[in-house]
Amino acid sequence: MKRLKKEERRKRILESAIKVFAKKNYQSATTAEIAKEAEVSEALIYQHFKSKKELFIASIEETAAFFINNLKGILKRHENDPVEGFKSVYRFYYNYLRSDPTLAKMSLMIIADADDPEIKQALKKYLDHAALILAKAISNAQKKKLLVDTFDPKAMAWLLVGNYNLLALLKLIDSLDAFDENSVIKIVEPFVEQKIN
Amino acid sequence: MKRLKKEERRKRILESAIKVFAKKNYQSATTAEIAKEAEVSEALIYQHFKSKKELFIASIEETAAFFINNLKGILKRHENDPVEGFKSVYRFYYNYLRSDPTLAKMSLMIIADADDPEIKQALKKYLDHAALILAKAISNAQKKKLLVDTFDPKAMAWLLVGNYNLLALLKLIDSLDAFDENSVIKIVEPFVEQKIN
DNA sequence: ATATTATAAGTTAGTAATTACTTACAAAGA
DNA sequence: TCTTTGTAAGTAATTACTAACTTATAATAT
Repeated sequence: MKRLKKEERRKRILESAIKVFAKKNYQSATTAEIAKEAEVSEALIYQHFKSKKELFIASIEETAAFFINNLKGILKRHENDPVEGFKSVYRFYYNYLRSDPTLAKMSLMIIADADDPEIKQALKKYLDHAALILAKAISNAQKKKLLVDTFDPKAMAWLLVGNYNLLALLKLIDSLDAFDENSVIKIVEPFVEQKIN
Repeated sequence: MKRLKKEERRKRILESAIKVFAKKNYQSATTAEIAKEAEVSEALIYQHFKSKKELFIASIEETAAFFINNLKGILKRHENDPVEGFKSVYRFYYNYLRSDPTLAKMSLMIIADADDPEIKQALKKYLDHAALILAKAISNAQKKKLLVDTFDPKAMAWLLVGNYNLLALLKLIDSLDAFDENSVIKIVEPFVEQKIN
């Protein structure tokens, strides 16, 4: 059996946990299954995470970081064409979902365990952060006259968050295939494409 | 102990089950807790539903029926002003969520257990049905020139489904209070309010 | 280089608690 | 009275977590 350094093993366990938590949900996922996925003993998990819940919270944060970083990156890359930026984020989600739905499904799973205050807090932090980044981008675009100013930035930001979530939901019920990359953009297109007067 | 006729007792147990399933999720909710909420013995549940899963599926169908019926009713009442109809559905969701979030939270909870084929099937049926009703209403509105025809009815229908879901999510993370009844409409308003050329 | 040792990384084999579901029995009311 | 509606008390299976251990590897001494 190959031995790994602490940090490297922790990372591997975390990756396996996310896979399992995304497939099942927090309650249904067992520490035994996570251990099997990570090809280690169950006991080893508890040398890296003090409880199943701590492991789940770490999984949420890992998932959040992935999406937040991508969101920031894509918007930055389209700073002088923000409408294209929003559509690009949408395309990124769409393509990510088709290639590997793990993290997007993980986002959906978190919701079901938000009755736990710590989990709810982690979820809220993630969503609020995403909405804040989007609201700032919208507000900036309006200042630069690249987007009509009839939109309320905060409301539009949440609309976009809701839309990204919707794509994950469509994937979950196998209805995403009914949209191709162009037609899926149609969901947001009429919203962001309004011409400046 | 008051005795009830079979159908009445079944209904009461179902109502209690929905409350518990909405608070926790399918896995976290225990049959013991459902029995306590319904003020009956655990064994009695099994004389009405052959398993916890069957009870959960019945809960999904009850929840779906509530929202589908309201959706149909509201759209019907605004047949000659469909844009007002869509906004009205939105307002209904908003006010329902503020007065009693049980069923909306139940909708979110179902998502987490969609790895089970039967549960996934029930969820898909519900969402597809809602999207179909909306798509028809959009299509009709376009025919009557009451809505711009640049929108793809199916895409817009899913956008609305996603939006209703978003409201439930906002409620879950205590962020719905940041919106009042008028400002929450802003989320969809720019989308449906486009003037006909 | 090689043997020795210390420690970091890992496992085995449990346990106590929880929980979906059943069986065998009780009593209300038509 | 006898059928319908209900309960008490259990059971087998599952599962998060732990205690007590083994062993690979890296550091050190020879």
